Amino acid sequence: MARTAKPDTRNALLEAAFGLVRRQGLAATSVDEICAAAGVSKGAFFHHFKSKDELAAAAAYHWSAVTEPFFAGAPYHQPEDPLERLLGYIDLRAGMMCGEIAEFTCVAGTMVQEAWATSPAVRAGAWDSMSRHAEALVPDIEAAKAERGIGDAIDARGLARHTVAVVQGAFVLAKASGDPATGAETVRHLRRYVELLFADRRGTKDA
Amino acid sequence: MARTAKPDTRNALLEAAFGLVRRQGLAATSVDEICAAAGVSKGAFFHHFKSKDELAAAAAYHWSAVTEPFFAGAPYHQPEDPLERLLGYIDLRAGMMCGEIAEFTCVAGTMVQEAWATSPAVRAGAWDSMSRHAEALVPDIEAAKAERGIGDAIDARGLARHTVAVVQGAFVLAKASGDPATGAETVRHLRRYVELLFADRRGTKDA
DNA sequence: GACAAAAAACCGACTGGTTGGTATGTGTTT
DNA sequence: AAACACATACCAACCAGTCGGTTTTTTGTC
Repeated sequence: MARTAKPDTRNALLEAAFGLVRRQGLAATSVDEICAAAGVSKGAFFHHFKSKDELAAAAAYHWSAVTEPFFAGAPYHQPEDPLERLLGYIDLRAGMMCGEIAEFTCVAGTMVQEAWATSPAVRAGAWDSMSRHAEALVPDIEAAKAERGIGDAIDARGLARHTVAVVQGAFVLAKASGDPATGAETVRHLRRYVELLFADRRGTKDA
Repeated sequence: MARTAKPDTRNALLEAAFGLVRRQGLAATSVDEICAAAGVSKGAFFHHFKSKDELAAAAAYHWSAVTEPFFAGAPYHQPEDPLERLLGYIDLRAGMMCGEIAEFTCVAGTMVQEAWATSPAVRAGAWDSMSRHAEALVPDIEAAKAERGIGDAIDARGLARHTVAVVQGAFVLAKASGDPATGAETVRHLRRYVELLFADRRGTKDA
């Protein structure tokens, strides 16, 4: 074989950080904890990352690389109608909000709440992950606009970012209430918004 | 005079915590920092609070007590039309998202992201603040429903919570992007949603 | 309303444990 | 032999929380 997976330890550290940060937040998670969870020594940690902050920033950037394949491979892409695909994405997000809270929340969103002012690198990484995720929704929104003949009434990127914002807000509510259903409910409101937004303009035929 | 403000020090500590937590998060804010910002000694801190966690929980509960008068006295309550009042609230939230990020973000939302799993008291306090804030919107939503003859199509409490969720999501986006305008934009989508939601059913007279 | 006793408010030095980070060494690959 | 990928022991700084002591306020009594 040419080459096996090289950055094994590095990835293990990033993945271990994901789990711990989602449960405890960034500041409350120590380097030693991450090392223990990853099953490597502290020396390995500081061999791969100059500082805890650099690990956090790398984790923020890495987050979208981990989630991207999951969403890219999800079945909501199948429908021919782009609006259905968008609604399928929203339904997926709502459906994901069940079970253990720490298993469906966003690492980038969690970290940026703590580190936006103190760590420019983490902030940049988190925004990269979020805007990248939002950008993946833009083509379907644009296609839905085109198919329904909706002009500049809807800004595709703006709506995509709003979608991300609602999901982030849903995480906060789920954490605060202690109930994932509270988060799912708010995502269902987002679905209704999108429905109304696209139904509104073609609706003349109904009324 | 009968009695001057007694819990001066306690309040100073809570208020100092607000500022620091909004900028640095909860875990990254030390007790000494809070004491220094409040201008009191560490002895005073632990006289009023058994632990840092208790201070955080008290701050979470206190947060709604601080914000309530502000929103109660805001001019968006003036219009006779309840829907206008609701939209006025949303506009106020959007309008608030400018200037320094740390000055318009939510202490409860920030703390609960870190402490939801590790501190039940903080989680409960944050949820108390959030649901209390949401509940204040319910009467106007109910009134708007009644005035427009909308039945059970809209759950008032659900919409109120969705509003809170969008605002929380807007904070996350603002922090991540580094631009308050990103947060304001998502709140404007919420406005549009509410407009569509209530315009939908009475719209027959327009079309 | 004077005064002592008691309670509440407050101070700041101290502690034991933890933290991010370093220095040095070892085995492995190139 | 040089670079890389780790491991371990260690350190100074910092952390939440404690403790004995002082000041201020409240209270009970005459």
